[in-house]
Amino acid sequence: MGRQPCCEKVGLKKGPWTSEEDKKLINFILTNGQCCWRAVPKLAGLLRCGKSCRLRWTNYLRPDLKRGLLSDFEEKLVIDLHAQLGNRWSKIASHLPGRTDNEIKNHWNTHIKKKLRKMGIDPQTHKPISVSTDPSQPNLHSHHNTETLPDSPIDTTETNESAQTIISTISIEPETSLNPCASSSSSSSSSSSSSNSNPIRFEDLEFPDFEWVYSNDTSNNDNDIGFWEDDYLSNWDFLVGHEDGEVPIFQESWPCGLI
DNA sequence: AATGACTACAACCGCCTTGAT
DNA sequence: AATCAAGGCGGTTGTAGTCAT
Repeated sequence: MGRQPCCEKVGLKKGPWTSEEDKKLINFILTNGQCCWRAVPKLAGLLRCGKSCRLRWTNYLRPDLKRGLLSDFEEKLVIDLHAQLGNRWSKIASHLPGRTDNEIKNHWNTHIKKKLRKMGIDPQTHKPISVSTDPSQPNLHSHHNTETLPDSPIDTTETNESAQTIISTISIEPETSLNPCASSSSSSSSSSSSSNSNPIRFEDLEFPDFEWVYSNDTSNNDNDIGFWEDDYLSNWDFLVGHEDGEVPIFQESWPCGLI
C-alpha cells in the first residue's frame, strides 16, 4: 500500500502565494502557534496543503528570517560547513541564524558553485578541479579534512589564495550552533521545538538585524529590498491584537479545543 | 522595441525519519 | 515489532526578472 498524499490535492491552489494568503497564514500562526500543519490550511481558511503552508512559513514568512544576499562571512561559513556536512542544507542552515535551508541551497547552486568553479575549486569535493578525484571514492560526505589540500596547479592568480582562505577549517561541534542566539526556529528542522513546553516569545526571536524593509549591502544594485512591499505587511498591526506595545506571543502548542 | 538566453529563487515533489499506537 | 501519520529534508522545476543581441 502506497504512501498517502499529504493532503487532498483536489481543489487546492498551487503556485506563488498571494499577499492575502500570506496574511491569513501569518495571522493564524501568530495567533495559534505552529503545529499540526495538516490542519492549518483548513483552520486558516487557505486552499493550500499543509506542507505548502509549512514551507511558506519556514522559508519566507517567519519573522526571524534575514533577507537579502548572504554576507561574505555567511558565504564562507556555508562553504566551510558544506565541506564538512555535504548537501545537508538543514544542518548548514542551523548554523546560520535567520537563514533557511532552501535559501542556502539556492545560494549555493546559483552563486557559490559558480564562484568556486571560477576559483578552480570543485564545489562538491572542495578540492582543486584539476586534481583528478577518484570517482570510486565518495567525496560528498566524507571529506572532512580539507586542510591537506595539495597545491593547486591552477595558475589563476586569485585561485590559490582564495581557495586557501575559503577552505579553512572550522570544527563544527555536532548539533551545536555557532551563534548562541540561534534558536531552534532558525531551521525548518525544528521538530524538537514542537514538543517543547516553553513557549517561544516574540521578543526571543532574533530580530536585531531584521527589518521588514531594509537596505541591502552595497554590492547589491537593488538598494532597498522590500521584504513585504505591500503596506499590509509593513507592520504587525493587522495581526493578532497586541496593543500598547504588547507583543504577540508565539505559542508552541495550540489552544485546547482549537482542533 | 522585440526577443531569446540566462539567472535567481520560490515552490513543489517524493523519499526519509520519527513518534505514536 | 509492525504500521501509520505527520513533519522534515534534499533535489528539482517553474517562472519572473534581467541582460544581451
